[in-house]
Amino acid sequence: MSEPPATPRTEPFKAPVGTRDVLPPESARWQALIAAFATHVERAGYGLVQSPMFEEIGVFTRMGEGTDVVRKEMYDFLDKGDRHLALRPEGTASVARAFVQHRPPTPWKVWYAAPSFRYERPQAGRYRQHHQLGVEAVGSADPDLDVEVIALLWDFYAAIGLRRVELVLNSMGTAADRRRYIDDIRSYLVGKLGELDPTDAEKVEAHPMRVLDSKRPVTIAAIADAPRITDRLSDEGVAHFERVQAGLRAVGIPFRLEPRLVRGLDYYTHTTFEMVSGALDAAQSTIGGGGRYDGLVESLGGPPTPGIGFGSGIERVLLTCDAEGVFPAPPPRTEVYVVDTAGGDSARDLTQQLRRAGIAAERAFDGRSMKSQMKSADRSGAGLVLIVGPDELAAGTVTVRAMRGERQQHHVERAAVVAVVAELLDASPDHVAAPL
RNA sequence: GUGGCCGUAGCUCAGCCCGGUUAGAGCGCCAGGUUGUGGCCCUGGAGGUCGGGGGUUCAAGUCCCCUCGGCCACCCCA
Repeated sequence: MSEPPATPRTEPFKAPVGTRDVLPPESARWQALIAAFATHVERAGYGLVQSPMFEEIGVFTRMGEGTDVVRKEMYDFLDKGDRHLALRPEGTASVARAFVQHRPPTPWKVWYAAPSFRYERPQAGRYRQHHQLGVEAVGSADPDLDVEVIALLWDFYAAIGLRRVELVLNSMGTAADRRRYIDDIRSYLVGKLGELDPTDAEKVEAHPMRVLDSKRPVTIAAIADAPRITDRLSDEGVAHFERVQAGLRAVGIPFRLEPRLVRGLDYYTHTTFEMVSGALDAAQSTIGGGGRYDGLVESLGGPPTPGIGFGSGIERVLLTCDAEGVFPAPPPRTEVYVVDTAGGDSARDLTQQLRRAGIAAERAFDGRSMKSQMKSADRSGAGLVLIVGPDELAAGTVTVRAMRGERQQHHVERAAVVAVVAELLDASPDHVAAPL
């Protein structure tokens, strides 16, 4: 361990590099997004799965020993029992591990909203701790399940108001197709070695497919006639992919085929896809992606079991919502604000009574002025204000005032005020009483 | 990991190039104008280690070096 600082620390603490706090009102937007996602996918039969934030590192290295995520971005550590663990870099591997461990009935359809960790240099839409919404469907190889999963993500984006999203689709074929294609593309690239950008040339041996989606002009020009994986699929691979495309057309989801779409994790087979936002200027325009991983469960010690899923970054989705001007933070949900300029007993007691009656009630503290309390009441979004000043206190009444519409104001017996407020709120459209 | 730009009030920023009295603005916050009533307006107030450390200088927010942090691009990905 490093030595403690000699003098008391004076620099204020900050969140670690690449992490951030999500505070109100932005956090309300997060809650709303997750709630919308939960409603959406639960309607399709997906149940919530909560898996640990760290696993034995082997769970994640199955994603591909050669991938950047495994090679240089893993937050791994030894615990006090010398176990080699890692913070999860993505959601799928943990879910697959849980499947192997518990062997639930298939198809096992689950969703999650969980943080992921990657040691990267932060940027807009890229963090060391980011959060993903995702689903996994394990135990069926039916291409119609691919359609269901893709449609789930597509429709979710539409439901929250996003319009400028493009679905990019590719297929890796069967595991054998993929292996064969990797050999083909490597031989092809070895022949082009001199023409490639040096940075790409280095990847040919270990990661030939990575070269395909290079952004470097030199490389792009050199590999224009590279063999396409979709031209090299086996009959089985073709049949699966065609059924998926037919399904997407049938349910009205447009897509663009991109034979060079290569995803960063090695476990994918058959369908792979990304959702790209046309509204994002940043380099991080992929807001969601996923695919089939028919070999992953087996590689984690389970029986041969197919699976498919997607992950979508909450931060990036919200960034896209900003860019498209949709899905704003929900307004504060205070219904009643209690203003008390007569000592504070009424504010203390009335807010409690209101809350116990299922009414969202707020108040000010520290004996602020009437004006200040009214200001807070306004900002809270409350439609009703209950005012207790010396006059009301003496008379045993409460002044009930409507903040919007006609500003009517009337006096109510203290003992009846909660019932009166409840009645007024029941008449308003967006009140949902939720008594304890 | 590589490269570029940038760190001044809670937030957004001016001041830095050409060093020199108590470091400014807008927004936000608090109070008052309106001795019991929000939004608009007016007035006043609080709030600053000028990211941190070192150096140059009679003098550093301003010049130099280091460091930390942020943003952006590469890389990679959500």
